[in-house]
Amino acid sequence: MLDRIPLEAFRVFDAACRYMNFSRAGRELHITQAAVSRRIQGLEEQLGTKLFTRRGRNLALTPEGDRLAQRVRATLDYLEESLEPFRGEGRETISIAASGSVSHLWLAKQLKDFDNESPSVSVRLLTTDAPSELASEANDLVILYSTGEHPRWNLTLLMKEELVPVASPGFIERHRIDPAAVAPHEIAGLDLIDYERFNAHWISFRQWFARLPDPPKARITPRLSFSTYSLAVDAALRGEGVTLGSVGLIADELASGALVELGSRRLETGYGYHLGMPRYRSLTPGAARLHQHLLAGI
Amino acid sequence: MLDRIPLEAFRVFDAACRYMNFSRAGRELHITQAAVSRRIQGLEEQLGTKLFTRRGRNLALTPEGDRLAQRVRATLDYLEESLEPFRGEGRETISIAASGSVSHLWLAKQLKDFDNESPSVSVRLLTTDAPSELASEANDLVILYSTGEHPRWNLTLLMKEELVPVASPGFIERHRIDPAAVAPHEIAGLDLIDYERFNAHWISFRQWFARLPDPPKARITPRLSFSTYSLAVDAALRGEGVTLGSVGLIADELASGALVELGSRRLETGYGYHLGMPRYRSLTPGAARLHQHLLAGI
DNA sequence: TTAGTTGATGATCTGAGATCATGGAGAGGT
DNA sequence: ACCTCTCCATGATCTCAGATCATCAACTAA
Repeated sequence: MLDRIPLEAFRVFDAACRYMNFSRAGRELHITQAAVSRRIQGLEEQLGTKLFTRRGRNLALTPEGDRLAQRVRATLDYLEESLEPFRGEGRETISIAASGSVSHLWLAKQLKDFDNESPSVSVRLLTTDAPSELASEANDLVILYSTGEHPRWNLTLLMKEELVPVASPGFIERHRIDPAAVAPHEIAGLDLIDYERFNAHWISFRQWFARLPDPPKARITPRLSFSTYSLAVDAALRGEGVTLGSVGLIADELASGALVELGSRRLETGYGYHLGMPRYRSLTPGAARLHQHLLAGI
Repeated sequence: MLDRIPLEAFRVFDAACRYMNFSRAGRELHITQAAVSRRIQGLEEQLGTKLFTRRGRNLALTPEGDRLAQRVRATLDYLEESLEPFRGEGRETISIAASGSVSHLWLAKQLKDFDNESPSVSVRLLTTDAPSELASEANDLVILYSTGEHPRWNLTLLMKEELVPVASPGFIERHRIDPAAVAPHEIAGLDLIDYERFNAHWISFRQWFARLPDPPKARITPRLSFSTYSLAVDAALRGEGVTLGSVGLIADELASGALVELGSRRLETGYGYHLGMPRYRSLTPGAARLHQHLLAGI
């Protein structure tokens, strides 16, 4: 049915509905009131129903007209939005979603570097721990905590997850700990800092100890627990205890000595942080550049 | 930006993308290949980017072109769909969602009557007990088991829920029951027929007895349980035991004597079946007629 | 090499859509 | 009640964005 209707008629109809005034609609569209009237009349003929009622100079939408108006408005909004990438200057906005931990501890710095390299691209970082928001296809790119497979995203490994207890030098000194030689059961007796597990696969201290070849017999009772992983890391940096370090996320802190590994047991979980690009659509130029930048930042 | 682009250009672009051939696109649209070429060229100029690459007679979409093509296709599909209500004959399809019980026991008969009165309207009845499907705004009308409030639907009470034990005359005779005088504890000792509670608010026998002023001490152990309420009613009609009758839903069966109330305790639950019309959009003419018909059928 | 098909383009055409002018219908002010 | 103003509808007429025509270049298939 649409093939027999000039699409411009919808634009005219939309303007007429917004103003409820053919003269003003015509002024917006730079055509005369008579042209608007003709267009509406033509549309009504094609559709076989009245879209407006007229009484003297008063216009009102019929119920059919009202419903169509809503959908036509939505259509034009959607199409207008589709043209955003073609706007002048080519300033492009990319959205990327990542969990709180990877956002705070790794991605924010990478984005800063990227911004310096690509000033014409805006990046919108969605920081969330909700799996559905993380993997939403509304994003141009995502960073997912995963084994590497996802039905809608092509994933490339950024960093494997390796978990190792870490503490600040100050904490280590206060507790007279030999970082290289400390045994798991000794670690279990220290002040442990845990974090919320938003994902059933996440591993916090109980799971970490359980997976050791020789798990300590004592019950694992962390003294502190934070709502986010990066808050837990912050607490460890302040010397408040031992947290589980994901080596890739705290690489800088380990390199600088602000955090020190305890013991020699790094647990590989089989998970990791993966950069995802959409499986069924192409990347915008800016998103492609960000994708490459993040891979290079490993 | 859209205001500077003739909307017909998108229709031409869409056809060109679907065929990847300007000549065939032109044949579909009843214009010449040259006209298609002009349109695409004009669109590319307006957008400031190439949408197709050309090599000899071979066309390919650029990444920008591909993305735009997907959205333009979606736009045209949506608009085409918006015109469905205006198709010839005016045969309108309404969708109404209701739970299994109200569908089978009340609504089906009402729809039959409606169909006789409004042969030009098709009704699609979605029978489901899933709350999210029931209240989905994809429906034109809904029947909800509710207290009467809903954020997205304007609800009108069809029938209050009053629950009373009922059995067939045959069952009553076989068990020498005085229907008017039978006490709750005596009812509790009969063969009870229960049903699945898909909604936490639903009341089956345990809840019914618990709400009596003098609940029987014995444990309520129904002998039969069915997956749907109407199956439970069918079993009671066959004389297999006592079920809880929602008076409004089995009005015909009570009136005809096919089911008989046991005892004098009708429990008003505070819930009821409500006819819902959308809060934020208008009804189609056919849906408005069905709405009126169902209210009249109380 | 030839034939066929497709896209691009200069020159030219054309009719859907526009304007102009006017009349009817209401609303608001006096 | 009358006048003024604004808006929509419409007959008559105009017009230019979009169409066609004709031709050329570039490729593919036989």
